[in-house]
Amino acid sequence: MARPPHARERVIDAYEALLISEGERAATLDAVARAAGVSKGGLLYHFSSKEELASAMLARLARLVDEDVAAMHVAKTGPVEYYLRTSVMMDDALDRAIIAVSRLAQGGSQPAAEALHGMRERSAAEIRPHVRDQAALDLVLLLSDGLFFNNAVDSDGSDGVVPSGTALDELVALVLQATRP
Amino acid sequence: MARPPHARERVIDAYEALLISEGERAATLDAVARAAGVSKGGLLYHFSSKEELASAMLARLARLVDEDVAAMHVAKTGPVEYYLRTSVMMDDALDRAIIAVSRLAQGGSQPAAEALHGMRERSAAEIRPHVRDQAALDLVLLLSDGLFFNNAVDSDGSDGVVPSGTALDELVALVLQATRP
DNA sequence: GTCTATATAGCGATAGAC
DNA sequence: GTCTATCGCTATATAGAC
Repeated sequence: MARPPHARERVIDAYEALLISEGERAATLDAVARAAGVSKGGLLYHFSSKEELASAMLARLARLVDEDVAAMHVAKTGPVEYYLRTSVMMDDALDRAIIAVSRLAQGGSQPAAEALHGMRERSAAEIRPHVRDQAALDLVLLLSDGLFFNNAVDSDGSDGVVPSGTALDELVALVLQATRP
Repeated sequence: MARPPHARERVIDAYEALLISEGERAATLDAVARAAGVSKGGLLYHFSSKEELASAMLARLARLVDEDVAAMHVAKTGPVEYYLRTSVMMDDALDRAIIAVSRLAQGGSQPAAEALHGMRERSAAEIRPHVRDQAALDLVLLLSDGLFFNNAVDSDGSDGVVPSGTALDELVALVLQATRP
């Protein structure tokens, strides 16, 4: 575990990148192997089925969520602002994992849908004490989902629909004001 | 156009239903034909390729969006409340079309992603005059996206993450209060 | 207009050499 | 631990009968 052995991580990286940029349909074993610089046989030595590769992606997400919840817990700005701001950082490792897994979920993977659901529960538990009521909690969570959804759909190109810079600052201020206990 | 000619609409219905309930991967020509009660050959008489079937789905969405924008324009409750409330009505024809197309978009279809983007632009234009500023507009649009995203991921089963009843009333009230000009 | 039968290609997975 | 070769299945699409 300490020293990441070999090409395993590179394969997951390639899988993740393909899911994000080309969609679930295009993330075939062939394509993933090519992108990772190994043969299909080589890939299937590390992950003996496509399902196992997907499981590894889910495990990566779980690990990053653990780290993020810990960071959210000690964030100077408070969990709400932390949560919203990190929801728009497309190149963060966690955000990439979330988008990749959401592609798997929309592709029909039940375990992926459950992983997303569980992640949401944990964030909710962290945020609940810092907002006014249930409606405020719903607002924060749904807003974050909307941010991710747009990141996921845009991803390849197109002009940012997602607010950034000053627009994001104002949005965060508005939400904080509307949900503060 | 007046009298829906034949099995064409039934095929699109089946395609839409499969996209929603089973995901893009499962919506094969075989499965769609079976669900629509025609043979694969029969399906391919009406839509000479899978891409054409997807185009028909996009055309249906475009038609429903036209109707919805018109309805939003004359809604008694105002466009903001109308927009938010219709974002959670899973069995509305428009919502079903949006979810189906979002599955295509996340499956990697560029035209589907563009259709979603265009739809968003039209809603934004309708809502903009009824909210305080850009941050308020972003809030309403992203919240609606979050609602749809959750509807799309849940769809099959699981307990509603999406607020309804009193919870939805309170959420709408909170947003209206926070965004009013 | 709808069917059956078939061609073609791509995917996931296995076998076995190195 | 990684490769090449290949099998079996499924998916899209075509051809032609009815």
